[in-house]
Amino acid sequence: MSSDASPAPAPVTLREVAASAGVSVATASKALNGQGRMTAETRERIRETARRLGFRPNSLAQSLLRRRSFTVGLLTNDTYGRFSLPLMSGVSDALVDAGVSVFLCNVEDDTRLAQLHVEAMLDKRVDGIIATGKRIDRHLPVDLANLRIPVIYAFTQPDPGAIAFVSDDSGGARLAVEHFCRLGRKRIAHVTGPASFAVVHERAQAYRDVLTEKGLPVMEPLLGSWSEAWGHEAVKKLFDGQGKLSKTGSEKPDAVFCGNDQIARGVIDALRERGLGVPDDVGVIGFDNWQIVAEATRPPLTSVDMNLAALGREAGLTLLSLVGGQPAAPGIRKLPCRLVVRQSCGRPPDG
Amino acid sequence: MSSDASPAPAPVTLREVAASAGVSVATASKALNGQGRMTAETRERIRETARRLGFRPNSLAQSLLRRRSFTVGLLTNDTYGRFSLPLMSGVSDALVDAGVSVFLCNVEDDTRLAQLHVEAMLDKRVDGIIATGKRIDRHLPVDLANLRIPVIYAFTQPDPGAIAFVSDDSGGARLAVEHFCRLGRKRIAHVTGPASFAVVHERAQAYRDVLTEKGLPVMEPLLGSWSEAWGHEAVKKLFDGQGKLSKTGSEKPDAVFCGNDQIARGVIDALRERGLGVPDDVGVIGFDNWQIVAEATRPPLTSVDMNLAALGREAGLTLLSLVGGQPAAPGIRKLPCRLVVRQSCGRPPDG
DNA sequence: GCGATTTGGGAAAAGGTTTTCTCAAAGGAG
DNA sequence: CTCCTTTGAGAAAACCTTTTCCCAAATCGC
Repeated sequence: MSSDASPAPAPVTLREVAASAGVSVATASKALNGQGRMTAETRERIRETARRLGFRPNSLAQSLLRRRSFTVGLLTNDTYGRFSLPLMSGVSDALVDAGVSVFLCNVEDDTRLAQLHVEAMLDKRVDGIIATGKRIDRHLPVDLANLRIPVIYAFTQPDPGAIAFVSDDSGGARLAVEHFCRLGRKRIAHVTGPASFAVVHERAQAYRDVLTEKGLPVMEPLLGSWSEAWGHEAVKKLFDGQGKLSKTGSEKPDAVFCGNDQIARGVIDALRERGLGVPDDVGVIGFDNWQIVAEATRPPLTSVDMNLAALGREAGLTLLSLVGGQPAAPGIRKLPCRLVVRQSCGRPPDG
Repeated sequence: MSSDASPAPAPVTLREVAASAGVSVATASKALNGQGRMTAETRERIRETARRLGFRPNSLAQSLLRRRSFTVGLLTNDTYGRFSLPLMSGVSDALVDAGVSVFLCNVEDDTRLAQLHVEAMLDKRVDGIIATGKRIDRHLPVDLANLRIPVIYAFTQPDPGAIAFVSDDSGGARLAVEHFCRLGRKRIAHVTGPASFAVVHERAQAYRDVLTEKGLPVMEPLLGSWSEAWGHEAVKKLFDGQGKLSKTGSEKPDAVFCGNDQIARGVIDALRERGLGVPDDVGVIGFDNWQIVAEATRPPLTSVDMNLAALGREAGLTLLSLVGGQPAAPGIRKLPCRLVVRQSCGRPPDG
């Protein structure tokens, strides 16, 4: 802790810099911004003075004049934050270097609260808004169309004609299932969340597609909830019932692709409880790559990562270019997922 | 989605309102703010005009004049966000009704980044800063002393002479251990995190104090890591070794107070694996009340909640009153925890 | 009916910066 | 030595709102 005990350094204005350097504020401004014409000597003298006085321009004054506040709003309804947080920090990281700060607006599912936040942001003249949520297929509880400032949607349902970034869930699912195929797994099951989620269907379709392409048997995806408990229960259904596949003996799955990491955790625990080894007997892959869960699972869980931080960065940068006047085509951009391989899926045959 | 397709409503200024109402801007301003003297009729006419035009004052201009931006900065290094998020939303909720917006600044443990954020906030004339972290006993990587604006510390190590809010970990631990006592548990163990954390010692001391007060045997707390794996291992130590207590037969613990919910989860799983019933044979209480873990545990985990959202609200309100010029005594304020009773600790004898 | 007070409302400064104009001095061409 | 161009720097407007001060008209007291 450096405690020079300087009590309260008064903010120094451009006027004071100018006075101290013996020039007008106009000249001082131009000197510091590299504008206008003056002797190199004058310019340097002013700069030195500013440095000495610790001058920092007042952003409010600048913003007022430039009609640009170097500020954006981040709207989210993901209270728990599992998805929002990496996304938020991606946005923030992308913007901080451009000198842009981020207003955090947690709106829950409360329309009044959301309206309040949006109005506060508009009053504060944010340059743009990023809307983000906990589900790709649900709107935030507020209308952001026709807002006179650019809006980017990230990991939430966009308005028609808007620009949105979402994860490529279909691609993510392919990653997982194809990985199982490469490892030589033949009977791959899919245990996932409730039918009310769009991603459930998207991933299930990708699952079916890959298996069909590879000529492997397709088992009907098991829909349930996003919980460990459902993972347990699903194992019962998969391994207790009469085999879903027609062949002899080996009718039970040798791999389970799960809709999220909690389900996967439940599946792995349930498998262990009935004496099945993971990954030797059954491989398991999760979704979300929720690190703290994936790493606590034994064995550590291979999982599909949606790259939410990258998604946030992309959204931030796009908003920035929109604010800067660059045009951008509306539409939904899907960003690729990546597979984080740990130990629950088995090793490739070749090592 | 209401799409009135109004293309881009231009922001309307006070000047336009005044012109439209046939008065000067001075009068218009006074009419809208309830200042000055004028006929009720004039005032109402101006207000009506403002309403009709959808006038909203430009915050930047107001801030410039009032030297108050109605904006605060929230600094955090809790990337993962388990602790930060409830805290952040508490802060935000407390402030949004006062029209104050919150800049989110994720600084990781990067001094450069932190400096960058702090300077951006100062340039933007935030009214104050709330510093928060993932550990009570560690500083953020930046010096916030002598900043000319008020700073409040919440759930992070404060500078000397500052105002800070932290959870009362000692009280939280008492809550848990006393609850066990009330339930008639006699041999209560404590499994917790690494010695490098201040809270580990604080809670352990409270644990010892309560047991001593009640005349129950004190077992030396088991320090390890904050992980499920350590919970497993600790059960081995507690239940395999020769009894730590001198009495006959019943030397094994009948209750385990855990330093966090992940440890508790590991403990419960390990107990089940060795055929011990929770809560019948052994009661378990966790710490943090990390809902998603506590509820996924079987049986659902009783846990100490640090009330972080309330802590955030308190911090936000205090900062507000500081900004408003109210004096406040420096020092660390400990806010009480609460025990969230689920099913892992057993029921009171009286039902 | 005249001076003193109240009333209703406007002019202008302030807040801090940027940018456009303007202008005097200096330099160059002839 | 005069005219034109360049150079260096300042004055002022603009951004939008709030607040202080001021003034004219109306009201009041007598």
